[in-house]
Amino acid sequence: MLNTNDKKALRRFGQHLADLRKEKSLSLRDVSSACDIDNSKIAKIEKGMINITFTTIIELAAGLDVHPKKLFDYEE
Amino acid sequence: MLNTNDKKALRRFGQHLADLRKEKSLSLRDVSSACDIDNSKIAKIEKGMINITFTTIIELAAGLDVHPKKLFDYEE
DNA sequence: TGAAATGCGGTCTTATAAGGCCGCATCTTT
DNA sequence: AAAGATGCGGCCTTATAAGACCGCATTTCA
Repeated sequence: MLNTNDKKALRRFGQHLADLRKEKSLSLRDVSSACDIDNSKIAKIEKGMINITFTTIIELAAGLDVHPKKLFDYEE
Repeated sequence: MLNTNDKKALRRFGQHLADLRKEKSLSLRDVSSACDIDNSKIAKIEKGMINITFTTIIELAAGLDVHPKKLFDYEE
């Protein structure tokens, strides 16, 4: 199960993800259809509610049309 | 289940991970004790055998003493 | 103001990652 | 040659991500 730091890291990551999406003025459903991940799941990811896998990260990067490392390009 | 592209991406990531580890002349057991991930699991990750989660990626980065985005810093 | 779009949480099943341990074959070092 | 270190795969249980769908409260807009 996730400890406090993990939860914090997931929330931070999710926030960054939401920022990237909004920068591009995309809705959850836009990203969803661009990468075949259910929009409700993306919402959960942005809220840091799930500990996503490597492949989901890759898909998400594709859906946002950015390089995966961009998803980790934030402080802390 | 994983498709061919996912498997390829995991193998590529694992290879990069192994490269980073070897650059630092660390053994699997060295990294293992630095981040509390079993050495056999790290071996599997380097071989692309498992689809690791976000938290494992973060721990791994800590074990290798690099920023997480460095783990994604490779082509394709 | 009514309809569509959007964010987001819940639920269910199935697949699989995590976590931990064991042991062995191949180096490496003495 | 013997002892240690190292890479790596197998096995087990438990936790949880994935995947798919539903519905609703807001927000947006025609």
